[in-house]
Amino acid sequence: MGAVKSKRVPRAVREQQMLDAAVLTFARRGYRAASMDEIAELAGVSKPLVYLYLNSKEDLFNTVIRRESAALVAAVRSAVEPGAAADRQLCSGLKGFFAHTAEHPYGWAVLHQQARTHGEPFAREVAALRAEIVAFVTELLGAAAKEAGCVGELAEREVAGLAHALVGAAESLAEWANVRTDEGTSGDPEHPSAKDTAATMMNFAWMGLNQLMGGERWAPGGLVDHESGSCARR
Amino acid sequence: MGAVKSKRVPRAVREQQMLDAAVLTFARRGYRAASMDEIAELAGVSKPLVYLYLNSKEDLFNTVIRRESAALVAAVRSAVEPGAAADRQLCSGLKGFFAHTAEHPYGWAVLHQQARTHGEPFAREVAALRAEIVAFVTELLGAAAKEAGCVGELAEREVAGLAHALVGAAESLAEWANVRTDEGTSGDPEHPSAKDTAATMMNFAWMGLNQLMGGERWAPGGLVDHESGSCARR
Amino acid sequence: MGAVKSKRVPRAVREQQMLDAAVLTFARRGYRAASMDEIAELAGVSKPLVYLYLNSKEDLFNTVIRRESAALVAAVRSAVEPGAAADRQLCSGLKGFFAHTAEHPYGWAVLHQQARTHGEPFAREVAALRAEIVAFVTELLGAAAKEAGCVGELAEREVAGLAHALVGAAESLAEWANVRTDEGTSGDPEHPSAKDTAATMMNFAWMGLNQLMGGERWAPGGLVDHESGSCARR
Amino acid sequence: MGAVKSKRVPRAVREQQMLDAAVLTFARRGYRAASMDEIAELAGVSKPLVYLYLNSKEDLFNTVIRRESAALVAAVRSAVEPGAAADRQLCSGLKGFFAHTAEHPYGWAVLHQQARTHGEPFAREVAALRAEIVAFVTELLGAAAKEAGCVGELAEREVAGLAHALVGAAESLAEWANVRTDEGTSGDPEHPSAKDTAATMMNFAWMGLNQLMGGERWAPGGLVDHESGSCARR
DNA sequence: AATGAATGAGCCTTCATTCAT
DNA sequence: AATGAATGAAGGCTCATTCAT
Repeated sequence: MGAVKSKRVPRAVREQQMLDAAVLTFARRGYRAASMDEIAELAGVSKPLVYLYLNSKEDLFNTVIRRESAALVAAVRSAVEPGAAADRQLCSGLKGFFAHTAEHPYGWAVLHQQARTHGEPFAREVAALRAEIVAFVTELLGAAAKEAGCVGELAEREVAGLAHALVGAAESLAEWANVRTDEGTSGDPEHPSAKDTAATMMNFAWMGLNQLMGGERWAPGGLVDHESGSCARR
Repeated sequence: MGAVKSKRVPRAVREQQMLDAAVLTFARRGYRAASMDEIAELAGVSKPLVYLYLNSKEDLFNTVIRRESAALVAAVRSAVEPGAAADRQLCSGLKGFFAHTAEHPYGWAVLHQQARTHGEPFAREVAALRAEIVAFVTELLGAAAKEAGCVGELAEREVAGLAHALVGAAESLAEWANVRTDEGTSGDPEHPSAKDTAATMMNFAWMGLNQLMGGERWAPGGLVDHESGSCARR
Repeated sequence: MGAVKSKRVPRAVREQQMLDAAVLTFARRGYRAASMDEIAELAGVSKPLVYLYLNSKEDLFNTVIRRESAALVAAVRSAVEPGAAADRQLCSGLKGFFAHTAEHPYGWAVLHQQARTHGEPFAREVAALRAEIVAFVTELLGAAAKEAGCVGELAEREVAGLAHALVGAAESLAEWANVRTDEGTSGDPEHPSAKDTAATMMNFAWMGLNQLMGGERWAPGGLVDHESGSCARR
Repeated sequence: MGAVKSKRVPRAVREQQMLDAAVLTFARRGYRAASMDEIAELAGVSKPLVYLYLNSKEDLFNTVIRRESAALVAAVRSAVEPGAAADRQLCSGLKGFFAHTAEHPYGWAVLHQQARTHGEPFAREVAALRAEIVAFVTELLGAAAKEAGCVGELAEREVAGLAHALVGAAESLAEWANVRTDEGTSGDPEHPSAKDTAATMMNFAWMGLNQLMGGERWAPGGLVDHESGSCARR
């Protein structure tokens, strides 16, 4: 039913077919509800073969998570220009992120929705991925602060909080953009492209960060100059 | 094992005990992996009683979702002062949100992580909750734009995108704050309080929004004045 | 839901209400599928009361069987005139049988369909009922043979077989007549009345019996005179 | 415990073993009381295999009913000689029926006792079987009437009633013969053979029918000539 | 006379996993 | 390289039955 039956396929290829089937099935059903039967059928092979190659359901899920994690990280990393200014790096990273999640919705669903919700072994794997991305963002924010000549006003905890907020906002937008995309016509030129979504994120986040680095803080009733402008605004 | 065994309890009370046990179990294991046996044991009753009162696993999960949704919405709604300025409303709403999610981490986990990942019947319920919150935020942003004298510069889609980003950021921070809390000593006075987290969010988001309303946009290389300053900055 | 709730009813009455509910439920669902919950609800009482009065599901079913058996036997017995000719007795007995089964379809369903199909304890009870009726019929056939001056030509086994055939035919017609009745309008004057059905049975059976007693037998190719006409034909 | 354990059996064979076990179990316990565990054990396999091959208890029961129905119909059909006289056809059909039910008592019990008593899905299946047989008999009676030169005196309803009576009588005799058989020694040469039972039926029914076709009817007090002998008696 | 609260036991069904070829 | 045959274990759900009032 799934793939066309082609016998005698080399192992490496078969494994990828199985992983593809697994990604789709895990995304659609969730880890527990996905059955090895369904995955095997979708991959066009018998169940014992899945076990021969991937050992167990748990191993299979882990392999899936790792493959999708690696692909996402690679996409983001390859999108940024190493030497550029921090804001450009952030923007191009976001663009890469949105583009990849839009192109691999099932992989993203597995990472974002399924892997976190099914107990320790998997959650850790995805937490590591997220931590890596958050660290990357935190680094960029630090670099940006330095570029802007801002010295030490942003406490580490504050930076970490901002990075988490930024990543959460990006995740939320990724989902929103995908849903919007699904609704429109497939070739809809109106749907928010990765570039547009990245721009929205930058508009939302960067300018506020900029001001934060300038020492301004929000307070009920208006802005306050938290610390005298020891931090040059760009 | 769970609660102290107290025999012959009126139905209304037992039902709440069961729902409490269910929240905890669903949060820990996920919908599929949670067994009715475990829930019943945790509630200190036999399984048939759970079925007698809550009908089925699906009904139980739905009831849990609705109870937790209602509690969250009530917490947020009761936190905002209806007549106040938009930024104050947003801030107090966030504070209510962070406080509630911190106090009810399992309920929040069920809503945020589990309900969305387990098929149509539940996902819709939570999608409705999220839509309600996003709508609330969108409304606040619109009001803020009006207050700021900003007329029409922010396209509807842009506002919606911002609202989604904001909600996503808040969700991410809620999780982050909770984890931080869990790790520290239980009574840790250092852990980010709801007030602190709300302040972080406001700092991250509000100032950027403010500038957006002022017509400024981020662009590679620096800020640009997208439209001549037709929108007074506060 | 079932009966109107009337509290404080004397035991004898309540028991009959329960038995009525049980007859209906057992007929509709079968012994195993009928739940004590449904019976109790239909009787308008709580389950413990059913247990208090009728002890157990098995006892309840037995009580039902005995009540319905007794009613059927009484109906048949009271329909025949003790002193009449054998054929008249048989005819009026059949009339009583068809009339009673038509008036008490649920009771008849329990006896005919349910009680026989659910293991030893109940099957025996109904077998006894059937044996009683078969014995009654056998007796009538014997009397008829004697009346007809037929002496000993009908072997006992043959008579017993005929009685069984006759009873089976009557049961089958009872069902058929009831179904026919259900289909027609409730007051349908066309549907086969008990009298008509009894007549059909008599036409079907009696005349053949008559000839049997006359010594004739069926054989491929035509009738044969099994024994020289030592048995006067009426 | 049931069959001798023989591992690795092809599916088609296993399925028949399972169906055999199911027939026996359903006949002994009834549909509801029969457990899949018992059936599986009797078939010498594990429960999951039963589900793998037969899908569900309901499907299993349906498959059983259809297999046994088909076998019974085939036995009866193959017993009659198509071109023969109506009475010979009826007699040989009955012989086939009694022989088959005697050889397959459990199959017959499932059809006759269990399937009719367990709700719509199954009852319909068996009702169809019975209707087929009744139709066959009705046809034979009609043919016999024509052969006998009887024109139209037997109303359709009357014929249908007679056919039902005949089938009911046959069913009753089948059960009676089986019980008798069970009680006697297994190889008892005295127990009523299918041939004998068929003869009893023919004696019981055919001669009466013959007279009915001759226009005679039973009436209290004696026979009457319902219509002047327009119908030649054989 | 009557009931709300509660449970032990069992059944249908499914699933991850292995064996033998 | 690949599969048809088979199962131990567990989970959702229901039911007859009892306890305490």
